[in-house]
Amino acid sequence: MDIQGIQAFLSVSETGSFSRAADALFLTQPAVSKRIQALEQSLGIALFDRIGKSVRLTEAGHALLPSCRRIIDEVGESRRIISNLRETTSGSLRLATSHHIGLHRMPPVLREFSRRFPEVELKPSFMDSEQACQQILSGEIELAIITLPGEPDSRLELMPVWHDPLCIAVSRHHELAAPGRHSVRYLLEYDAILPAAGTYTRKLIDQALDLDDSVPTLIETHYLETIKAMVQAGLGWSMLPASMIDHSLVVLDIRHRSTTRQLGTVVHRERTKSNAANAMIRLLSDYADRP
Amino acid sequence: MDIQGIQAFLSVSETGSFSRAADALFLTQPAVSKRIQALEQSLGIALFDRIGKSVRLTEAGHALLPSCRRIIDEVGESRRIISNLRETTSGSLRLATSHHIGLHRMPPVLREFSRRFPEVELKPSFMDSEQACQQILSGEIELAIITLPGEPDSRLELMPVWHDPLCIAVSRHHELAAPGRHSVRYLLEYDAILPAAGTYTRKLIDQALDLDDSVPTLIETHYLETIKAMVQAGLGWSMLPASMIDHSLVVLDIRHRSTTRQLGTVVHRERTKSNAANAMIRLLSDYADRP
DNA sequence: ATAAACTATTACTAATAGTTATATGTGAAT
DNA sequence: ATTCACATATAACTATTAGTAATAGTTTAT
Repeated sequence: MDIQGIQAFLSVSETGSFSRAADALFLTQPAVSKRIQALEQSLGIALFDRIGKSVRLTEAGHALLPSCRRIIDEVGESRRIISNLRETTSGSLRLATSHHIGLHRMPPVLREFSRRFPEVELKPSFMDSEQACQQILSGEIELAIITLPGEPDSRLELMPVWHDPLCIAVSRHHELAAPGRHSVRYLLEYDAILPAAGTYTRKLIDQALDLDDSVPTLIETHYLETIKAMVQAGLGWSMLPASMIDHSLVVLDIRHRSTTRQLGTVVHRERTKSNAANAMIRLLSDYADRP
Repeated sequence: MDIQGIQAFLSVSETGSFSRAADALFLTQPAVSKRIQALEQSLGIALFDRIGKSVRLTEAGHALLPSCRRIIDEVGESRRIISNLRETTSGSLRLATSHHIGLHRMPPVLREFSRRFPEVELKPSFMDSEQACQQILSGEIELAIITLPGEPDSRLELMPVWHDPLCIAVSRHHELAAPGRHSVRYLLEYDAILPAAGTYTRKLIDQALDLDDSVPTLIETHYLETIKAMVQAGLGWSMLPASMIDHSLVVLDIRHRSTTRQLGTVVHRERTKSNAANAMIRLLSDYADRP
């Protein structure tokens, strides 16, 4: 029982003739005969009686007609679903965001996105950038908006959106805040409060300052907000996004390698992007920094 | 978009693996790969992302899943319809009956039939036997229960059910009723009241009595009931089924050729008989005369 | 690093669907 | 009755397709 056979069956039953059905299907008449024969054989029952010139449904043919019509209708429905999919943005979008980005960058984007694409059900979840990349690779999540890895897996596709320069900061009351002590040499004599080892941001910091394991690190945490609070409390120095610096903190003017984090989107290179994901990526590029 | 492709699609989406789908479908894995590729190509869109070892539905695949499930369900439904058809007798049965048979023979048969097969919608219609044969040939009617034709069309399939002997009858008050006048010779001197020319019964009578056009025929009609009433009124002689003779009539003991009508079923030899028609034929054979 | 597990690809074969040409049968008109 | 027009079935052939076995290329886990 195949769809072509069913189409022939319907066409013959509608036109009442094999030849007219053949015309309608852009086939020759013997082809229609064979399709019907194949269908009848696969069902083990005759669908038409060929009496003289007239072709009539048998009892079985009559009984099958509605069901076959439903099948063909449903095939049409499938085609319609696909072509709708091409032009509408709907469905659900699983995306991951780092806490920092979710807090400082995404709110206006998400607001605008759901205004423009109200049919998309957003399913954001918060996690470390590293974990997000893992979930992108495994396919659990379609889109990540995170700190971009320095050496990304080749299966990942990155798009930078924001530049996030980091700077060395201490509390105004910290000894390092005093003038004349702005040098890496001095820095290493004090406790540091840094992102956890293994995080992309931490790797960037390590490279920028040529740090090794010997740095006395008071606290490691995944949350920059927490780090900032610690630094404000005068517990040590850290490297924080410039955007997080406020009057309670002093930026140390130490010459060091580039410390600009790239924040942006990550998707799996081989995964088919949903319309929703593409729409989000496009929207984010509107929000991108112009360097 | 063909059913085998859809089956492969569902199977892969259920098992989450091309190989396991292949096992389930009793195919090799490359066959499943090809079916999916063919389906994707025919729709112009990818249904699965093959990321590493894991296979996941794309947005399109996800959107199509319910529709494809309905298609396969409906195919199963079709199969079920056919197998039900094999064992149940239902639907409708268009049958034709002559007036005489409908009046004198069918009532108990129809009563029994609808008792045994309440699901069958009987659609009886009354017409001349000759007309009924035409409609059987053209396919408008599936089954006829009529006076069987003497020289049937080769495309018809006849089954005698009842023997209906005819006898020459006159009113008790008719001159022919007097003793000593029981001979064809005398008969032809009186008006006859006979079935219309061209009817099977009339042909039988003509043959039995060697009649030709010269017979003075007072009235021709299609209804034996009418003929009987005319004969009772003394308007002439006729040939009537023995079963219609009552005390008001006298049977003339004239030696003549066999005048037994065969009453029975007629169907089209090449037409697929519905279960209902078969059931009716079988039931009628229970009512058949044992000769 | 290596093995195991999985999908894609290739080359080949078998099965199938289509075509053209022809046969067969019906119904209608002469 | 004969013939013509029309409709479906069949046969022979071709092109296409679906399947298989073998193998390559990845990814995951040990």
